[in-house]
Order: sequence, then C-alpha cells, then structure tokens
Amino acid sequence: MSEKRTDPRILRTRKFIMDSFIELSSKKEFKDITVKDITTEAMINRATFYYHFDDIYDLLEKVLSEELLINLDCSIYEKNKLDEVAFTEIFKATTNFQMSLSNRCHRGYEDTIARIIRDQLEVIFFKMLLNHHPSENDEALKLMATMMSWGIYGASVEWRRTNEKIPPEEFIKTVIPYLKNAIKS
Amino acid sequence: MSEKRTDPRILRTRKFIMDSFIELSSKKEFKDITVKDITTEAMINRATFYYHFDDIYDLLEKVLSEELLINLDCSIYEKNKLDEVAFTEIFKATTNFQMSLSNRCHRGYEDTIARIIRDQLEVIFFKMLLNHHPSENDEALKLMATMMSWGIYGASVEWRRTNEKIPPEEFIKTVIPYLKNAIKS
DNA sequence: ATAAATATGTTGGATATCCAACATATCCAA
DNA sequence: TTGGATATGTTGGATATCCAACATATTTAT
Repeated sequence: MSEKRTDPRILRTRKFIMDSFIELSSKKEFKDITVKDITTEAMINRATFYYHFDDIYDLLEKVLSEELLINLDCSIYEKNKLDEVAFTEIFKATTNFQMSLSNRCHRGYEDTIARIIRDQLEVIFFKMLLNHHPSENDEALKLMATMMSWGIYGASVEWRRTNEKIPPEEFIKTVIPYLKNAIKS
Repeated sequence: MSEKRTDPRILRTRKFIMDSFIELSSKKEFKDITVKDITTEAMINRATFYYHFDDIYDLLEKVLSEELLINLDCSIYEKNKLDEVAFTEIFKATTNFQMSLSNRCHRGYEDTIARIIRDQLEVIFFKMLLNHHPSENDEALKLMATMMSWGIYGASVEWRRTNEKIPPEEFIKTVIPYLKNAIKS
C-alpha cells in the first residue's frame, strides 16, 4: 500500500552509523563512545549524525530496537496470535538478544538497555492483545502489556542468572499455562 | 604547498567505485562488467559514476595507474635519481603489478592494460630524465622515456614468460649497466 | 533484417551530506 | 574555584549525490 521509496543515501548512512556504533561498542564502553568517534569510524560528518539521530541515546535505542526485532520471527507478526508458540518465540528472542548483547558489552548502561527491551516487548504485546480483545478498553490492555513485558524480561534475567543451563523454551514452558489463563476473555 | 582539501564524499565514492570494480574483476571478465554492475555493487547511483569517471575505460585506467604507483616505492620519487636502484625498483614494481593483475584476470583487455602500464612508466622515466639532463631538449628525453618504458615492459613480459623462475632483481641486473650507459651525458 | 531489450552517457531539479562557525555543556588539571 | 580543553547540538550556505527522463548505441532473439 504505502509504497514510499527512501533515498539510498539515507539507508547507507544510517547503516554506516549503526554498524560503526556496534563496532565501537565491542571495543569500549558505551559511556566512553563519543559522537565524534562514531562519525569518524563511519566516515561521515558529525552534523550528518544529527540529521539521522537526536543524540547518542537515540542511536542506542534504535540499534537495540532493530536488533531485537530482527531476532523476532516475522511469522509471529503475521498470524498475530498470542498462543504458546508466540510466548515461546518472544522469550527466545529476548534471551537471544541478551546473549548477543553480553558479548558486545555495553557496560555502564544496562538499565537503559533493559528499559528499551521492555518498551519493545510492551509494544508487541499491546498489539497482540488488541488483536485478541478488540472490545476491551485500551487502558487495561496497555497495563496488561506493561506487566507482561516486565514479566518476560524478568524471566530472561532470571534465566541468565542460572548461567543459561536450560534452553529458553524449556525454561519458560512451565509458566505458559498461567500466561494463557491470564489473557483469557 | 598546494593544500586543497577534497570533499570526503568524493574520496569515499571514488573508493567505493574502484573497490567494487576490483571486486567484480575477480569474478568476471572486464568485457562483461557494466557500469550498472559497478554502481550496484558500490551502492551508488549510475549518474554519480559519470560524475567521477568519463567511462569504464577511464575507470580502468585510473585503477591500474593508482595501483602501479602504490607498488612504486615513494623513496624513488624523493631522490629522483635514475641509478641502478631506481631501475631495479621500477622493474620490480612492474613485475609485482603484473602478477597481481594476473590473479585478478582482466581477460580480454590485456593490450589496453599494457598500454596503460607503459604510459605510466613513460611519465616516470620522463620526469627522472628531465631531472638528470635539464639542458637537453624535451623531445629527445620524451622519446628516450618512451623507449625505456617499452623496454622495461618488454622485459617484464619476458620475465613472466620464463614462469618467474628468477627473482626480478636478478633478471634485470645484467642489462642495468647498458641502461646506465644509455643515459650518460 | 527487424524488433525488443539492454547498456551508455547526459541533463535539471530535488535532496543528503559537508563544512565552518557558533553557543553550551561537561570534564579535568592547576 | 577557575580556566582550558573537549563534547554536544544547531545553523546556513556550498556541494555531491540521487532520480527520472531522454536520446543513442549495442546486444540479443526471432
């Protein structure tokens, strides 16, 4: 439907910036990365950075969001059904994402990262709940989505605390019946 | 002296184009490479290609020239003296260049490549001869440079024909005394 | 031989990027 | 604390790149 071509310069530059940021993140902590570092690595002008992103936090947010979304199988969105498969996939995506993050060590910024992940999860859950209960009022669904995002994120933290001994799908399996009950009409 | 900053966009795009061309050259013959191929690989617009180069032959010429120059040790230019060291280095650069070329197989365009190499060598020799014999008339020096470029190039072809059994510096060693005699005042 | 398809160059207007300069903000050593 | 250095954002004008459209070649298939 809404077919809007985006200028290839924009895609290119955005990618350069994001890739440079990811590259730098593997070398030093987030707090030591400056906008100048990024633009130098990306071979672009500093002003151009601000053409694409508000600031370095905005960049971080977008990098993390996009990467989390990549982890999420698109098929979930297609059917838009909040069943056990969807729960499992979302949890797996979250743990996957956390594992890839820990390799790249954005040290000193964990809480912000956590917030971004939860925000993303909340958006996903809200969309799906909306699909499940079209007649329910938005406030209730919104709060439900919030709680589910915190819950899933908390579970992934707990999973990581156990040193990833159990596969994510096993780990989350036991509580899925409760989740399913929770969203029953 | 003449310090003129060149726009980083130009350096970047030129490099993308040249690198893409080199990359493509390793995959298919020169005659099968189109401008579209190059610009697609380089992620730039086709019109932008023509902003930097007249056509694909101009690109080839510039890629080869720059690469030949990279092979030539800058120290030769610094002293600008046409002694046995210079002859040896220039010959080594030529053979090096030919070897790297044969790996990338610009098949179907060998004669043009040969011409480009000779042109480059001629320029170098002319500069050096001019330095050696400032009073001599340019026509004579120009012709001398032409003959030396053909000679050196021919020697490198001959060297290649012997399957590179002898190191280039050994190969050229025996004729250097004659070359030195030839340019005596 | 003819037509259709693809490649080559060129152009004018739109837009992304560059640059230098500026005002603030933050950091860190004297 | 103070001052110098460095980082952050912002702006206006200059320039490189994009794009669509065009006219010609060149290639390919029938």
